[in-house]
Amino acid sequence: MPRTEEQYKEIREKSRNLIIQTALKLFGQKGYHGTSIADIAKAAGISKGLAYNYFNSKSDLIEEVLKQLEVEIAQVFFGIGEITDPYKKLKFFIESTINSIRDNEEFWSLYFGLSLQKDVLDTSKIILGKVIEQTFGLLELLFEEIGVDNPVEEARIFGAILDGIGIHFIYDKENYPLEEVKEKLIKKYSPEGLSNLS
Amino acid sequence: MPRTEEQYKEIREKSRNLIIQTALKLFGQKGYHGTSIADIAKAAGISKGLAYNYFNSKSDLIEEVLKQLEVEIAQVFFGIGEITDPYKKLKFFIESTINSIRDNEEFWSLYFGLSLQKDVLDTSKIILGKVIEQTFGLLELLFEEIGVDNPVEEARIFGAILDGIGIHFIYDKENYPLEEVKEKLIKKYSPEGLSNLS
Amino acid sequence: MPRTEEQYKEIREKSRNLIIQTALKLFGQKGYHGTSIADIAKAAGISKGLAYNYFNSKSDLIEEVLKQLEVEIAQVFFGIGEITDPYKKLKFFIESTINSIRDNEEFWSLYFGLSLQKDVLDTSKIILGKVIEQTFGLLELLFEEIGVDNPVEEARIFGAILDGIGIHFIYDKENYPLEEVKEKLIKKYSPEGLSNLS
Amino acid sequence: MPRTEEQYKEIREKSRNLIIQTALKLFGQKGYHGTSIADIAKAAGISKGLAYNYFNSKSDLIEEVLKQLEVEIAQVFFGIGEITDPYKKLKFFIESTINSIRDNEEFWSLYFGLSLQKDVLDTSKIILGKVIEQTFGLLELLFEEIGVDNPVEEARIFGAILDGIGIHFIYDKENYPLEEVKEKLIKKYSPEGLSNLS
DNA sequence: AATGAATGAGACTTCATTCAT
DNA sequence: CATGAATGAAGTCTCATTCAT
Repeated sequence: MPRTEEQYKEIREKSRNLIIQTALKLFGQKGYHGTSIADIAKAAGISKGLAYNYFNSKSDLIEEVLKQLEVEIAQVFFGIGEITDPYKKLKFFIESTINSIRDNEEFWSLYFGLSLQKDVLDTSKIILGKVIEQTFGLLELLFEEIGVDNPVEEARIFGAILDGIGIHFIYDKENYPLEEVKEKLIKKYSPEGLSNLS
Repeated sequence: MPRTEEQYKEIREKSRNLIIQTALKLFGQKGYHGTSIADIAKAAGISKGLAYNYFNSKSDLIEEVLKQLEVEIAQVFFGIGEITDPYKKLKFFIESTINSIRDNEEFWSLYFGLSLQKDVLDTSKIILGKVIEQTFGLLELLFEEIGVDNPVEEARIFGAILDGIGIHFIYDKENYPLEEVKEKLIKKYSPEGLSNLS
Repeated sequence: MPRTEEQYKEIREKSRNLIIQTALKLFGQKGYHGTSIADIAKAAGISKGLAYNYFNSKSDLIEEVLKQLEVEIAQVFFGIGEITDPYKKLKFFIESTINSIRDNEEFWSLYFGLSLQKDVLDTSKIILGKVIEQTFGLLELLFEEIGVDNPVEEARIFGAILDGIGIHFIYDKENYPLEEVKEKLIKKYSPEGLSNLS
Repeated sequence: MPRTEEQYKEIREKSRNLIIQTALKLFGQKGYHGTSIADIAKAAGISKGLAYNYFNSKSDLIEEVLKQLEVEIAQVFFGIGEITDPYKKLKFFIESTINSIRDNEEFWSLYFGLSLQKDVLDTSKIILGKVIEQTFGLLELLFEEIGVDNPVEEARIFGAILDGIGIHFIYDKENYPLEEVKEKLIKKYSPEGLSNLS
């Protein structure tokens, strides 16, 4: 007697997620080209064949991983809409991003790694491009609202700080003073810190 | 008429450099795993066999590329020792780094790419680690000298900005307002800009 | 309410035939190696597992398909025994074969394809060999009865024509003048056409 | 010191031909899907990798095999242009084809096999189509010149005979009376044999 | 009787590396 | 010093087959 449709769906969902999460981790650690399907299968405790039962190809797999990544990036911004004070928004943004970097290292490692491997996949370019564009747009409006002199450049610098912190933390997370840097950054972008930028 | 010892040495040196420079370029563009020895040989206009005449293996080659990279990074700092004013040192540092990013894109692309792919090579970890450590050491001293509140964190943020700008520029160099950001950054780290950080 | 023994048998028979017919069609269209069990299951609207419930292996399946093919080939000859006039037998043979080619393209495609791929299966060799042997035996007797000079060679040529027409028709059935060729052939093997062969 | 360009070319030519000839043989014996690159490499006494040094893919390889096949088919017709008498042309055609079938079995096996495997390759369709079209065109003109009633159908039947003989011979070459059939066929298509077809 | 998730052997293909010349 | 033919290990992917339900 076969399993019910429900049961099959559940099994598929579970295996699929296992593969995506494992792939996310390994792609983040070793890069796309540096990770084989065999690596992923082994780490996930499944056969190579099963990975192909769920994804047509390695590039298909990373596309799905990227979609997942997009969803998780959205989490960073979740809740910012309800804040009205632009300074509080900045603070929220800093905390949210740095906490995410701390808690989802592999995820950010993949994000940065793919940013730099232009030829891996068109999809990566598209998805990452969308995220980056949105983020800078948001930041520009924020700095405009605050009233700094050069909101565009200010947004670029702010974004650079967060991504720079990200790669430095990933590079050597044992020794990186993430919490201290976060606090310092919050201070820097507090009303007092920004007072001489207007 | 056989060549003299001198001539052979010259030829070796020239070929060796050609291979290293070509490898640097391609590793930067397509990543370590994405670049084959055949690619490098073809781009350098030599045979695969010759590459193995100069380097024992692909990982040997990237080690040499990394040493070269170390040398070139040192260029960024070249001359900073003669500056005494810490603010001028900062300015110099900003200009020197950003100009280098603008002029040696592939080089920085390789630098960032390897930073994030931990498993590629132990050597990369060691060489890059040394560079990063030195740089942060220098920056901490600088901010201490200037007399900011938290020199360690300030150095981290400053370093993050420059590396963050680097990856953003590499990601989309056509649209990145590099010069404007540079100017803004110089202002931010001028005596006036830093006055409220003490 | 459990099914009766009878009902089970009926279901089994029906499923079994469905699989064989589907396999016949697909093997004929895409060849033995070019058709997967998954293809057959999908086309038949059943699961892969069920196919293995009825056949132990893919080669088991094609063996059964071949037995079916043998049965269907016998259809071509069905009724010829009741004809006494050898010329009418020849005419019947031509019409029956060419009509079958026209109506059962995939079937003949499989027949010819397997004839040529010796290594696919021993069974195919055996079954097809039996059919071919029988046919040539029948034809030799026929031409002997008619009284041609070289009945053996005449039979070979006659058989070659029909199989040659078969592969040409399968190769390009849109443009093949099958009916015209059939009529011409009937004329050629009518008493008048054969008169100068004695 | 490297080999001269000439020497390399010679080596390449030799290996390339070895691979093509071996592939022709095996594709003919076991079909395209039934033959692996490993099979070919083993039969040719080379490594799998080397096959990919000469051909980008398995389908590339069969394309080259087909081009070779086209050249060899042209051999069958070679010299027919110098014959003026249409009956002699027919005789030449029969002899030439049947001798070729006898001497180049694998070659014809591949030809027939590919005719029936429609989905193997577009190129196969194109090349074989061209050959078939040309041949039937030639035959129609020939039968027209001879003055038979239905030259188109006559040409189809004539072509069917030769291809039919081909597949029957390939199917069981030990027992096939090829020479006798050839003689019989020549007689059939001699002026006397054809006299009642006008 | 029936399902489809899971496996693993084997196919195609790439590429670092060797080596005769 | 220089070449590129040749190898073989490893990677991507397919598919016949098994099995828990």
